[in-house]
Amino acid sequence: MGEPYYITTAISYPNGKPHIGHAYEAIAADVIARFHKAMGRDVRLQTGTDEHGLKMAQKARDLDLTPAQLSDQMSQHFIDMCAALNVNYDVFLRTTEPRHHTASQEIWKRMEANGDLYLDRYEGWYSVRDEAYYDESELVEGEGGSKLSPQGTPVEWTVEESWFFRLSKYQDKLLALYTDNPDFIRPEARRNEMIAFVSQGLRDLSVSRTSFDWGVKVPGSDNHVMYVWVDALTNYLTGLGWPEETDAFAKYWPANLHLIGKDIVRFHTIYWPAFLMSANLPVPHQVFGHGFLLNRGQKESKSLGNVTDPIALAERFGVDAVRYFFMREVAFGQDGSWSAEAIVTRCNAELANSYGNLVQRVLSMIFKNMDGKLDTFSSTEADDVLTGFVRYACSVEVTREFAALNFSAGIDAWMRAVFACNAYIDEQAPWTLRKTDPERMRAVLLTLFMAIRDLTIAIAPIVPTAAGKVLDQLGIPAGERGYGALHHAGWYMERVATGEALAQPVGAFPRLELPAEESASA
RNA sequence: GGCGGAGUAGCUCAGUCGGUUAGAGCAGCGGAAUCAUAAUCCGCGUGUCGGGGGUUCGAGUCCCUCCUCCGCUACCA
Repeated sequence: MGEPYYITTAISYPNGKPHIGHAYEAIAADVIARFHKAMGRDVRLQTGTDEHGLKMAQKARDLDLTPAQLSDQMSQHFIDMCAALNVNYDVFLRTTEPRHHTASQEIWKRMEANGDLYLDRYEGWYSVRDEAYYDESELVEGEGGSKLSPQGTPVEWTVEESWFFRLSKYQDKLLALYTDNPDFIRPEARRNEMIAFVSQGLRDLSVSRTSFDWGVKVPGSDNHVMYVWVDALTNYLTGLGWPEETDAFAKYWPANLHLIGKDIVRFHTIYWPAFLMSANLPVPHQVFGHGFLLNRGQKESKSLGNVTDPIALAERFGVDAVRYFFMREVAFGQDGSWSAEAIVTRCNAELANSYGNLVQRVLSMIFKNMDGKLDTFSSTEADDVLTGFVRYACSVEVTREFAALNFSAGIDAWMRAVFACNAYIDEQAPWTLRKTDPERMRAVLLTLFMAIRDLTIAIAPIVPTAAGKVLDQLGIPAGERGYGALHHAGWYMERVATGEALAQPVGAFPRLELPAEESASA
């Protein structure tokens, strides 16, 4: 097995069905996981649901369910979403699992043993809806002089006993962490924000609540449940079997990458490493805050009525098309905009027309004019130039960019290689060579066969199903589909040696249709 | 208010340490080809590089200033 690689998504709060943002994050995480697997690493991908908190308890009451029943129901939607999007996780963690309570209580005990937890009183303006306290100065005036949180939710003066975490103690350690590990927070803009935030001083953090009981009980204080973030962040450890001394924990912790949305960077890059340092555990290597997906430039919201069901989106355009679009169109780390037309345009131009059609026309010609037979051939300089160009793009540029999470740049390099193949095929015109120089035609088509194999391996993490179909048709064995195989010079002769002929090709990247109502509203 | 990011072709964006006529894709126009998923290939850009000023032999790139948008954060009344 290769070097371990542990990647996590944020766990989703399942008080509603999954939205496009959940889908985006899950897809990106899956692409990263598949990429590293294809690079030969021993990958573990974890996702899940964060099921505690007052909002879940209240929603359950409204629906006349127990919180546990609601959790079961809602987390299933997220499991279904992963299945629909071809997100191949190793662990789907639910924070209501008993082992997660054990883990959360254990990290609590360790923070306490380190002298970082103390009991005090918390007084302030509390928003039930936000589950957060606000400073008087943060409040805004509502109708009739009522006080509202910055989010516009009602607040009330609340006094409760609360456990506090000595976050203030970790200011210097956190800054040192950021300085010593420049890649700990990414992208750069988020890093700057967090450095600024920590630099101005940290206040101790209230880490327990007494106003509701749907959560993890605080050890020794049964009337307290843990603040959602203590509980939620711990999921990354729970999934490895911690606090048991498991092989998984030894192998995969600290995580290589916590992939999260830009809105929760603070929790993951300030609170979480502080908790871990307090519990005397290593901190993760990197936290990446991705951007949001905007629907025609607008945030999706219930009030705008533009909320998209990602499962329906995948059903309409195909999982691979949606995955390709998100990774291709959006500069990873920045916000991106999508629309049905944009998906159709992008996928048709690149996946169907440029690449899919290339595969189809080449395999079809090999099938029709060579009985699908693969064999040795002598290449010319033009062939070698193409082979070299494609090989470099796939094995060097794509992998370099994907490794750096620059997916659109990696796909861009891939597209240039696809364009090169199309230019080559036109220049060589095998359909003419068929009559004038069949031997030369063979060389051209077999050169393209090799190029297509490289291209398909390179793009497979993004569009795994369709790429798999193509590789099946090429007759590439399962063990020869990683990036390492691109450096395996003998692959073609091994493939020839199987004697297996190509069958009539079946398209793997169909053109998409723009639904009528979409084009009308465009 | 402070810090950070962004402002480049109709659209989406690249432009590394400042260095020849500022690039790509999409869209548009013209042509070629007919193997293929009506797909492909070739050619075609008079862009105030947000405005202004400055440094320099030379600035999209560095400095100052202003405008607009976004993020984080602080504060006032």
